[in-house]
Order: sequence, then structure tokens, then C-alpha cells
Amino acid sequence: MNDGPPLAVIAASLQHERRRAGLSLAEVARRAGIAKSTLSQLESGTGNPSVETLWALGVALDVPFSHLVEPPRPSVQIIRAGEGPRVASERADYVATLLASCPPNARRDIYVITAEPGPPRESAPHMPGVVEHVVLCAGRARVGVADEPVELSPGDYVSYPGDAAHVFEAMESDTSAVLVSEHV
Amino acid sequence: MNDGPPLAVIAASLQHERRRAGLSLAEVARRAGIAKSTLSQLESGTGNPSVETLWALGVALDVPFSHLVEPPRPSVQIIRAGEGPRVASERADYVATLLASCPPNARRDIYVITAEPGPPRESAPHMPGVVEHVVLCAGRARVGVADEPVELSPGDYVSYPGDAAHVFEAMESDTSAVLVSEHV
DNA sequence: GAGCGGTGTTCGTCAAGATGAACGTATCGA
DNA sequence: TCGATACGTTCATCTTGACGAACACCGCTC
Repeated sequence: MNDGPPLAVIAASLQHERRRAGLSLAEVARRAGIAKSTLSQLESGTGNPSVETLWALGVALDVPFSHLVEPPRPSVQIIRAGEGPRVASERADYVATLLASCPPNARRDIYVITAEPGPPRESAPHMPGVVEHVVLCAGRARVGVADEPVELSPGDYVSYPGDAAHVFEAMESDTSAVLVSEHV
Repeated sequence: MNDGPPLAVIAASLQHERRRAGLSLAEVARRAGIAKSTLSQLESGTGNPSVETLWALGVALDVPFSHLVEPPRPSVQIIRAGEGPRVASERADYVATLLASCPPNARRDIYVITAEPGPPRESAPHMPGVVEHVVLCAGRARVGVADEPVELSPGDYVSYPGDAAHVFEAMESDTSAVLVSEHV
């Protein structure tokens, strides 16, 4: 995938996160239970911290650990309603438009779902660890794991494991929703 | 957030990923450029690897590194419209409801935005690397970077870097949107 | 200006991780 | 049966990360 240089990235991330939190080097070191000299060396790019050390720093800075080792990247993009790659269901009147596919690193896809009443859209289990988030925008729908879907009204939100069979069944016409599929 | 025990998790992940790839311990060690004895110890839970070591293993196993330290985890959760923690704007008629806060590992927050016409909701730049995704559900709004926001209609999608000043300005009443803030 | 509390740095010491050789075992083919 | 190759483990050795004291620096108060 990438041979990203963890060393410099970690150094930058640590200092950046610390500054953001408005904490001193000594304070962070104290919270993390490590020597401030260690932190100093890490922020200066000198060092190859152990997992325990890095983890402690992640906790102290209240960042999920991965932030410290994986770099960023922005951009602007717009997809108008009706545009974009679509994924239609064979059986149900259901269209999913892929808005933001998983850029290697941030593992999640964002879709807009439009569906009409009819047979439910049933999805086979995905990869283990997948979690799906659905926010209903308009209409009504029964969403969730196949066994016991939840009925959603506009504004409702539900998340469920995607590695089990799950369904999306529109109960009114012009039902639409936003779906975030998280590959964890 | 949590003081998750990275030790045992890493041990399990390493062995799991290796088995999945159908590789031998020696082979993985060779590809990663580390001693197989080191790998053996890590898989047995004895050890606190350095970042370089773990990174090399991540490359060898072709997994994004985070997978090795953060375990999966499903669950079902539902938040009804109007429920959930809210973040209201001081100046604009704007309410953001936090649906799924960043569980250490998946770096993203999911919000539902409800806003009324009026002064635009202006957000100061966030962390570098933050990307925001907005899908408009109802109404109309001007969304995006402060310099040149984009006008959205229902179903439209836009993403923009969150580390620059950005705005959300409702142009009709009952404007609502889903916002995914990606911490990359 | 002397004293204090705060910053982040450098350096000697020690424990801990990484190493490579040697080991015990299992499978294969001559 | 006897090598030969591969597996994963254990062990003595060496390297290296983590520690803590000492350091230089800055701003503040008295």
C-alpha cells in the first residue's frame, strides 16, 4: 500500500495535537505517564516509540491513536442530485448513489439512497467489522438487521453491523436516506 | 476515551491477519525484515513492539496498521429525530445533532443539521486533514468553504476541507442535511 | 537583580525490545 | 530409514527506547 515514513509523521502529529489541545510538553508527558524527555525526543523526530508509549500519548491527547501515524489530505468535490455512479437493486426499487468512495485510508463509503415502496432491498453480509449508518431524509423506511429492522422517520438515525444480513425497505414513495458504510 | 489494552489485541490481530493471508510466521518476518523470533514473541502476547516494527508488519501483511491495534466492534444504535446531543450555533438558527461520534479508530463524526434562513453558520477551521461531507436532505443551503460556498438542493452532495473556514447558510426554512466530519 | 515557576532541551543510566543461532517437531521424498 | 526442508519456539547477546536529573531559557513577582 504505502511505505509511509511513520517517524516524521508521528513527530508532526504529536506536536500538532498537543498544540491544538493547548497543553505543554511537560503536561502531556505527565498525563501520559511518560518522561517528558521521551516526548521531547519523539516530537523532534528522534525516536521510534513503543506501542505502549504511543498509546499512552494517544489517550493523553484524546486522539484515537491512528491519528498519530496516518497523514491527512483534503479537496473539494460536489455531486448534484441524480449525478454520480449509481448502484441499483435488481429486485427492489432502490438506487444508491456513491458520493465518496473509500479513499485508501479513510475507510468509509457515503451513499444517498432513494427508494420506493416495494419488496425490501436485502443486502448480504459484508466484510466483518463493517458498520452502516443510516439517516433518513424523507419518507419512511424499515432499516437495520434483517431480523428486526427499525422503522425510521425523517431525521431518525440508526447504525447496525454490516457483517450480518440487513435490509432497506421504503414504506413511502420518494423515500431517501444517507448511508455511511464504515469499513473499520 | 478508552485505555484499551493494545498488547493482547496486537497479538491476536497479527496472528489473525497472518493466517488470513495464509503466510507462515517465518515468511512474514522475512517480508517485514524483522527476526522471526520477534514475531513469535509478538504473536504470543509477549512484547511491546516499536512503531517501526509494527509498521513493517503492517506493510508485510498489507493491512493499514490501524487494523493491528484497534479491534472491530459492531452494535445497533438508534437515535430518533430530535433526540441525541445537540450543538447549537450562537448566532445562526442552526442545530447539529451528533449521531455517531468518532469511536477511536473510525475517524468521523456524523451529524444531522437543521437550520433556518438567517445569518450563515460560520465555522472556524478545524484540524488539518479534516474533510467534511454534506448531503442536503431538504430545503436549500449554501455550503462549503467560506470564500465560495456552493448552493445545494435536496440530494446534492458536497465535500470540502474542514481545515479552512467554512459556512452553512440555510436559504429556506426547515433546511436539513447530513454532515459527515472526517478526521482522517 | 535575585528568586521562582514555567517552558523544552540534552545526557548518562538502565531496563526492554530486537536479533540470530540453536532447538524440537513435522512433513516430504529418496 | 535417512536426510532435507519448513514450521514455530527458546535463549544469550546486543541494541535501543524510556527514564530522570540537570541544564538553559523565558516571563513574572518581589
